Amino acid sequence: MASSIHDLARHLNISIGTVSRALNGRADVNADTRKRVLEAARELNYSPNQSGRSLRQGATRSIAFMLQPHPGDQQYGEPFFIPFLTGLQARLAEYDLDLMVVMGEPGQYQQERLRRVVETRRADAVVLANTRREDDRIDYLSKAGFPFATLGRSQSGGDTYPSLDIDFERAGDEAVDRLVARGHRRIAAIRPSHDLNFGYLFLDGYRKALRRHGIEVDPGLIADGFINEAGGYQVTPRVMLSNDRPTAIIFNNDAMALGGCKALAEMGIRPGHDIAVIVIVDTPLCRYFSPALTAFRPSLEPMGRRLAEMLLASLPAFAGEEGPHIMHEVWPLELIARESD
Amino acid sequence: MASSIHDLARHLNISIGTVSRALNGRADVNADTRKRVLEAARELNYSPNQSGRSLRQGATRSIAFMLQPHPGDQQYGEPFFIPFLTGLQARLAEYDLDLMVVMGEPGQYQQERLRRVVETRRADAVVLANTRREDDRIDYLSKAGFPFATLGRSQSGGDTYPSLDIDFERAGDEAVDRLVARGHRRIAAIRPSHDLNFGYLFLDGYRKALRRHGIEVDPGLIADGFINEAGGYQVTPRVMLSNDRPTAIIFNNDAMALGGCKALAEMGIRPGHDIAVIVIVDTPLCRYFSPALTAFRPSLEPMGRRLAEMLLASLPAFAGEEGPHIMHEVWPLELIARESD
DNA sequence: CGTTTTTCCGTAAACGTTTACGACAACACA
DNA sequence: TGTGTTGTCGTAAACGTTTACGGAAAAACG
Repeated sequence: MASSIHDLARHLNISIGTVSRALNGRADVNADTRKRVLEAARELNYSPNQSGRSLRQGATRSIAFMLQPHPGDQQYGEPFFIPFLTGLQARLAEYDLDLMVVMGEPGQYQQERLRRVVETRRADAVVLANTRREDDRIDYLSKAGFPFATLGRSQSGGDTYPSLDIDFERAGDEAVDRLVARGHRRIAAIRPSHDLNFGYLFLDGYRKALRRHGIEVDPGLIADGFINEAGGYQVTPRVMLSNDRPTAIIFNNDAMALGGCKALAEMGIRPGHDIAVIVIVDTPLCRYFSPALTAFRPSLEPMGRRLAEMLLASLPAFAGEEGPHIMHEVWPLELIARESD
Repeated sequence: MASSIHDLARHLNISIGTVSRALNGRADVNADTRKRVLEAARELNYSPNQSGRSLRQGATRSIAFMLQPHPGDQQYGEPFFIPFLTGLQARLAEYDLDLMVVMGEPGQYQQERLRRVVETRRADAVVLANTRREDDRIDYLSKAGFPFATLGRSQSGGDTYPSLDIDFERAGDEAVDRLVARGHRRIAAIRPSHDLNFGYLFLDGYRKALRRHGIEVDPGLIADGFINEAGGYQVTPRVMLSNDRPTAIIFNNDAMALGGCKALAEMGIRPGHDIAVIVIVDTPLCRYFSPALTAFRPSLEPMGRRLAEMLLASLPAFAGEEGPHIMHEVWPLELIARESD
């Protein structure tokens, strides 16, 4: 079962060097011997031992995906990440690369896990998610010169790594556009705290659209909260306290929207009737909620595949003929109109 | 940055053997030299190279989690697996083990991915999910003598591997119990096809409970379908065609229940009013659906941790003092009573 | 003081690959 | 025939560890 390159060599009475070259498609091996080697490999059920390969080549052929949980989040952004992970894994598999998933507790612990991966060279590169505006993981990786790519932008690290993000700014902008077109002028925005970068991007788009429509930005209509249901539940009433109540709310997270709707229900306010609700980013939860929530949806699986490509293109060892180059892409979201706005 | 054991040895002017023994806590090394080695290791920022270690020890210190998608399922059982994966990963991390996630396309392809992991020795053991009644992955792994554990039981492979499962039989039983207590006698059961083992277990419990209550099992009230929303949508009407319509339906999957409810809605039948609906297994979707679906909920994160423990205990290399032993556990579900029954 | 035991360390092999280098034969060419 | 070229292969080192083995010095013992 555990046949090595030595077994093949002994079996064929040739040297291990020739066997290796034959298997790796090198030019300097006779066509006939190559055929014999490949036959023997099939016969003896040979597969190269990855540990031996990794050691010699200095590359593990595996990529680590680091999932940093939001503070207070038990669910790791579920179900946002599964389709992304699916796409990422699919593309990596095409390059014969494995995917390592590293989670870890919220906060500091993730840094330790990251260091471990980097220092013990358990992976050739790292994919980061849940990027913060200032992200110490990015600082660490840039400083260490370890290859990585991010799902989400950050202000850390400069232009040294590939990144792929959703266009939260445009989604915030379009959400306001849509609401204004439907007659709303008092539009609230609820977003996550904790320096998550997309919260800033969303708010930029929100503000820009308001100004374009000549609507003054009212700080009393903007609130930050924990990025989970409890956070939405807790923070939504704050925005409704204004004596000039908003007629619409844009939630920058699905879980927060769910919690917010619960709070609204307790206040006797019905989304879709008494108030308009739009969610950025859509998940299956939005669809099955009652009323079904109008939401902006990203293409997560293609994004996963794309980020894998971008990361690979930035790795000298995997890139095509052209040298390594850093790319940044921002993908649009699609509006899924439902009942809540 | 990439300091090796040789660097330490050179720096301290001792041999690499001694350095290695010092780092690994061997007894035959002077207390003073050990201290000097550990200091130098910190100073030179040394971490052992995992590839070197793997090669020498014949163990990669990583476990592969194989997620076999259901046929026609784009979502990999989302969001069922995230909490399980979280628990699994957490416990493995405590043992300094990495988690590799392998997905692959539905069907045959998964076998290839599995062979690759096993033959190239990319992982020390494998965790299987979505077990079939007859599971060729289990057959393959047993025959190959490769260590593994499963989430879910199977008829394949005998008693040679640890397994952890939810008590679907009891959940089916209790669901019937609850419905009968509420006056129902015509109770339908909708479960996934494709040989998924839990569908059989569920039906066993369903039948047992019916018989206990003196209710004849009506084959016209049992239907199999694809394990997704479309499957539930397609198959539910079949059960409603009976001239003696059921007054309750137990769905053996959340997505199928969602699709089933859509079909019911189109027939003008309201869950929670005109018909009782119970779901096995609960996901967040059940909670936010309208009406909120009564469902049985497993403890997925603790289950992930537990299965990691069971797997590790069966591995000679990681077990405590006692030898390897195979365990099987079946965990109960908790009924979450909501509005649909 | 001689012998045995203990303590500590260095040497070298091994894990399974890949690859730089050189050797040798066959062949081509002048 | 001598020289250069090409094709094919073997040798051996290297990647970074761990560990069996033996040896030297120190300690213990008679």
